[in-house]
Amino acid sequence: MEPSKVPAPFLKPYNPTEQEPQMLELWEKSGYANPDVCVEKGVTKPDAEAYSIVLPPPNVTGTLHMGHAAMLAIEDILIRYHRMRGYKTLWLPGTDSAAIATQSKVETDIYKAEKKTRHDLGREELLRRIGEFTEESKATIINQTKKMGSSLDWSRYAYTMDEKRYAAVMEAFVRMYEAGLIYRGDRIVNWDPKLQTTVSDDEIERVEETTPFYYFQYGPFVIGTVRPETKFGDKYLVVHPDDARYKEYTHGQKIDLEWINGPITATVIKDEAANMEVGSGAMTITPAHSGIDFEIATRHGLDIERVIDDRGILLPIAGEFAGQHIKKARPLIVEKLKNKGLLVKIDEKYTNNLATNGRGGGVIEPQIKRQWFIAVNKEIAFPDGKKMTLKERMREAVDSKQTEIMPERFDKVYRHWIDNLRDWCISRQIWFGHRIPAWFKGDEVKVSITSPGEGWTQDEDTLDTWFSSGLWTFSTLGWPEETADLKTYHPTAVLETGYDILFFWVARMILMSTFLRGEVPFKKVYLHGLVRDGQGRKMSKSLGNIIDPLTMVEKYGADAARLSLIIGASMGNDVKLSEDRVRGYKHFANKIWNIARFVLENQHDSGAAPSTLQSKVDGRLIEADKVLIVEAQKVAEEVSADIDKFRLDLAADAIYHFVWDRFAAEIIEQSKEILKGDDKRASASRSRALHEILLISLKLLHPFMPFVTEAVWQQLPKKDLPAGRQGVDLLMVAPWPTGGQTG
RNA sequence: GCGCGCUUAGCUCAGUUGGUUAGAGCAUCUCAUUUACACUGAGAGGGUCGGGGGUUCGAAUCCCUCAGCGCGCACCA
Repeated sequence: MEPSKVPAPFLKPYNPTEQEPQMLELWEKSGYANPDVCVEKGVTKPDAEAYSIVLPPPNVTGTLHMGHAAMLAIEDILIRYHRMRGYKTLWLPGTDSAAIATQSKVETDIYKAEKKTRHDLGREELLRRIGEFTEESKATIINQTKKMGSSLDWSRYAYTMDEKRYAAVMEAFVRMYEAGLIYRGDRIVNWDPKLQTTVSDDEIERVEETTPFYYFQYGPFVIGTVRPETKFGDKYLVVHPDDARYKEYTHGQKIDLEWINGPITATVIKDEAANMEVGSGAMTITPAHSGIDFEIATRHGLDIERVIDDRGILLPIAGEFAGQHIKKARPLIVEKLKNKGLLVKIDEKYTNNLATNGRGGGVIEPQIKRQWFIAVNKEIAFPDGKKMTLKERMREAVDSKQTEIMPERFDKVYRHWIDNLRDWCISRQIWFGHRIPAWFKGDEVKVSITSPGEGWTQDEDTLDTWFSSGLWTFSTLGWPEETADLKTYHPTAVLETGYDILFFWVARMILMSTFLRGEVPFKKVYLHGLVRDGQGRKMSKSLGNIIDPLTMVEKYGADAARLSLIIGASMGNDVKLSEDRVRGYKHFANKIWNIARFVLENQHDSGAAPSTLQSKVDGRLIEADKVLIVEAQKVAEEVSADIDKFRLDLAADAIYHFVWDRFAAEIIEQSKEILKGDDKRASASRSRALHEILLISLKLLHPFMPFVTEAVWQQLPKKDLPAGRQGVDLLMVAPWPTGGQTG
């Protein structure tokens, strides 16, 4: 064959850096990521079944990491596959404001540069600065997302703080309040003294610390504690009713004893919350700073006195220690008790799980606060007429298989979480976020989106960021308006995300969607693992083992980066990634390129390419070649079945082996003889067969490696563009080898 | 304390209702070839499938048990 028949770009090795931007431009110009355009151009039938995924929105102020890259690769594979199969396919992009994280980052930056706190700036100015910051940084994450080849419909882009989403959040709050699901109450909450806000139970991260465990003489009792600084107000001694050691004491009995700041009168309380196994079995309680103690106190109508203020400073009840920070006061208090002869012993090696704010905050101090809560155990009426509690509804969603969690083992984790779920504290004392639509005038409270009138002031607090995230599958589709998008694409087909946010997000979307829409937010939940380094360690700055997805894209191409995150990553398990693996898949991209080059160089009749339509085998092919095509179609079926089962790793592996070991190494090698041979019919037939196998391979590979396959496709002289289709001929919308929607 | 997961070649992992001689990639070694592609091809070595016990004609796969690693939740006076 004359070399001139081979298009110019094929004369060089595959160069992702050169090809990728061109492919991105082609895709973007085509508009095919938008399902409306696909229908308009005849790519998708107007009545085709919908397939939708809402992208878990990355933090606006963040940069793309390997976890994002894995998520984008998985979702893009599902999306491209379904688009090629003819579904009305929507992948909806967005970004998240990440309220606490963003505000604390901006506050820190401002303090470093100007030595000013948010109170120096005021609410309005701080929000303006945060707005500037998010505006600047959002371009970064959006650009990086595009570079991975993600075929997202940017015309539907949503941001958690944009006008429409803000309105949806307000609407949701009001509806839930009116249904009696949202209430305001004084309860023990997790208070972060550093960020000066409450945080939810799920946001708490336990950090193991070794700390002394002190035993003190408390009248006739010995009590144990790791927190002597809370003990000033302790005037109740709690033992288990069945504890034989204390049976001589009766419930309510008064005992005079010497304590930290002098003589006090303690009251004996018998309550089953006391654990006979721990320490001496006797404890004193601090109801204002402990959830369990608060419950005990409430149960018996005991006094509740605050000991520690919002910043962690001891209150006047601490006597001579008042005004000191709890951390500094602790050893001094122990010293004083020791001097008074009340220190019995110290167990130095006690392992304590310290509660901290997982979002970069401080050590949690339980405090009693008036906050907004969502009642999870209250029976209410759902839009579809069902009467049950939120907890029950969240269980029902998975029991009934309306939502299926994959891998299955996370189903149990989800149920376990629901069992332990308590009312969700949704108010936060930060400024950046959706402001609570509640208004106060004296003792009166009104909930409404706009001010009820003269003299009413709005609640200063904002909502937990997961409140708005919970609405995400439908707020992005136009809710509360009953839009066409909402009707077509909700419930979404799949929610694909990391297993680490199963509780934060997945469970809350189910909660919100079932209540506000009476339907589940997604039919399936697919949870992927964490991306770790080659040795299985978490990637972190301090270890210096971070593999940056964009560096990998620059060095080896986006296709290689994507494939390295898919092959070998079985469902729900962590992925171990090393640069060597990425490099290996770059070789594969080049292999594809060269296969195409060989096939094109050996086209006998470039004017009449084979039909290549699924299950129809070209009549001009000789028997041996028909067998080859059937074999390729079998691979297509296998790949499709694997994708349908969410076994993307197996699908990618199957097509990888077919293309390299079978197509390149065997079929093409054998073909060299045939093509050079004297049997014209055999040689023409083989030439057509190779072309057809190439087309099938490109299609099967495209969801996994969109760039190199599209680049090759664009060089092919003639493809199987279906009749009636307008616009650019892109592999992105070429028909899938096993056929349309119903398979 | 309750629950979940993992343990298969030097490394990373497949092996979905039990069924020939347990597979792949990377790495290692040997050979070939200037080729569609050296970002290549052919081949080799490498495994008592974590230990023990059981069910079965048959177990990497099912059951019991032990060990190591990892994770979640709860407790935390």
